[in-house]
Amino acid sequence: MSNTKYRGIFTVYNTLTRQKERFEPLHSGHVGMYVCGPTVYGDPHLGHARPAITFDVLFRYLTHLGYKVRYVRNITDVGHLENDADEGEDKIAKKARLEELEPMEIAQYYTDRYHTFMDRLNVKRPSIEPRASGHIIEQLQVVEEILAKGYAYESHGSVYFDVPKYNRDYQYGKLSGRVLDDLMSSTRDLDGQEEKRSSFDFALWKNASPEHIMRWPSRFGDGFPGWHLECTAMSSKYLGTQFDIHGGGMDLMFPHHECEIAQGTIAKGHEPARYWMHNNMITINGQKMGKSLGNFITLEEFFTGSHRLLASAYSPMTIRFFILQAHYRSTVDFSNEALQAAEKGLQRLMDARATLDKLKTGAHTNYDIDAFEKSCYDALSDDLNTPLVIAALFDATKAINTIAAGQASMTADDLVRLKGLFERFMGDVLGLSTEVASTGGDEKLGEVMQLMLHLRSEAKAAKNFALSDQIRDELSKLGFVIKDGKDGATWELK
RNA sequence: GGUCGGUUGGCCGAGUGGUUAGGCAACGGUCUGCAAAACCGUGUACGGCGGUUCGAAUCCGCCAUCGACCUCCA
Repeated sequence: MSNTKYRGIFTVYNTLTRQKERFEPLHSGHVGMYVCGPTVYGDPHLGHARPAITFDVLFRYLTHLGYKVRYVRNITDVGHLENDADEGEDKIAKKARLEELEPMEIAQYYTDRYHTFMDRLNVKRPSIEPRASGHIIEQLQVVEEILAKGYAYESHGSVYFDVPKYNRDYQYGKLSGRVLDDLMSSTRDLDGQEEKRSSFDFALWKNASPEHIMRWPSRFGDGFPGWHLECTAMSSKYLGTQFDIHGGGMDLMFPHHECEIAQGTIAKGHEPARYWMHNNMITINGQKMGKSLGNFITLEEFFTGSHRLLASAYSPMTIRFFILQAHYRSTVDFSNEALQAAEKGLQRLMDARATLDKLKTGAHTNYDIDAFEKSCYDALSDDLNTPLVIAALFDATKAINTIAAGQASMTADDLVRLKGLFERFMGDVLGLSTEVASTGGDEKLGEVMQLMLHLRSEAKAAKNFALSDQIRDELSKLGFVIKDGKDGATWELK
């Protein structure tokens, strides 16, 4: 189901202009969207979850609004320069040598891992997921285009983008608010940059040293593409030289996206994206997550609870919900306390969704369904304000529970609408799916549970509370939660 | 050092020039054999100091503080 009625009011914060703007696609009814994907040299971690979920919701919402969306998210598998204390070394190549595997084997393994964990977070796969290694030819074409326009130069088998020249004719740094002259005067010189005319020039093509095992032939010699180039080559190939939305983490704003703008402007004649959207970072106990800080938590560790900072395991949906409870442009801090609160809140929402199916209808409705619908659309259309949508869902939850408690009522028609809205916003757009088939699922299990509840209620009727409590407690040990209500007990499997 | 962004009640986290965010936790009550769940009620928060205004937590200035980026990073 889609709703084109709300298309016109969708606003997004555009990093380029530093303000919210009404979203209007380049081609009516169609949206092209590019998001920087993972570098597949390590296990997916919390940092991967934030942009994936943020732009997943954007993808879902635009689709819901009735746009035909082409969502492109790349896989970086050619390795990028690693700037450790010593010489630059290709990340993937380094890992490969350590584990004595073919580089592509590493890339494939971590790509699969990425997919597995994103699937568990209920992140939809993009429309196209291009690999950098599969687009070497396209990247070399971009190099040629930039060389032909005179904004790049060859040096020792590498090709560099001429940033000072670009800055004279255009404006380098407009996205991140940097001024090249300021940067020049305040940045230290790095070693090994004598090949470059300016320290701010960046590689379009990098010469591969003999020990560098990820390499491709080119007219400049064997080498590999520079670390900003794939996005320019692949976005223009699949979305056109200008497209609607470019997304990614805030940390990519400079220099990565700045370089993309420069490359696109020269090679393709104009800036690549009209709206730039950046998600903020995550912190752990108020501290930036980083390998050196010892608070680097992979998604697998989260799902299994196998990290010393975690008091317990947290389900994929808890993490998704937790991330969506904060606005994407705010930092979000992970702590056990906050995660446990999110876990309970999500449970309340899930319970309400299940209750919706058991609700008895009445002659009139005490609630304003239209207002609920409107607040959901208003929230999402205001730069994807997922916390407000969730607040609206909690308001609806209260209504559902009040009706279930027999203190308010709802007509059959309104109930159908409310169910539809719940599914639409909680399920389709926010992507909060039910993790465990609770009361549904196994038919035989349901029958057995009905039998257990029946025996318990007979014990209660006979005032044999020892037995009824024993049934409840034993079931509880097995993970079944028994809830006594006005019309008898219900159960859930946690 | 430069650029940018935060600082909201016990915790998380929206928002806004004057009217309830929401969740979690806490407390009181209803229901219950008990408990859980659910429902009802309670908290009057916006870093500090000035300024603008009839009125600011919301706008402006200064200060404090935290963080991000500037170097691989989502």
